[in-house]
Amino acid sequence: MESQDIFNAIYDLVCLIPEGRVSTYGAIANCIGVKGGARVVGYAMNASHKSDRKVPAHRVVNRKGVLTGKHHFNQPETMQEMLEAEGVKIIEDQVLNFQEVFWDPMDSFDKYLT
DNA sequence: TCCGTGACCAGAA
DNA sequence: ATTCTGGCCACGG
Repeated sequence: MESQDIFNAIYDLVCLIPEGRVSTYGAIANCIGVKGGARVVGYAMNASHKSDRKVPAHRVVNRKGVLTGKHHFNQPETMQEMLEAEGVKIIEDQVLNFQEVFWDPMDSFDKYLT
């Protein structure tokens, strides 16, 4: 039961990722509090297709900016297609300007702090 | 209950 | 620079 909350928390945070932006497992895990549990975030993404909620897992990539989980989609090309459709350029499963398209959940909080 | 696996990350050789 | 190993947590059999 508690573990399900983790998935829910991850889905909620991932769902907050704006279009044209991508996030990393580590950032999400760090924001939620699952330190070192970046793998758990990825596992949650794997189960995201099971969740009724639409989770933009295609906007979640690893810290290298590589679409590691593209192979887990219904179609491996879906992830890249979706990201490109939102303005994210990808080459060889590598996100271009990853540092610029990278969106950190805590970054949003900083804006409110100002 | 125990073992193996995994859409990861960081450090070391 | 690249390659490998160890560690983290959750789930399935």
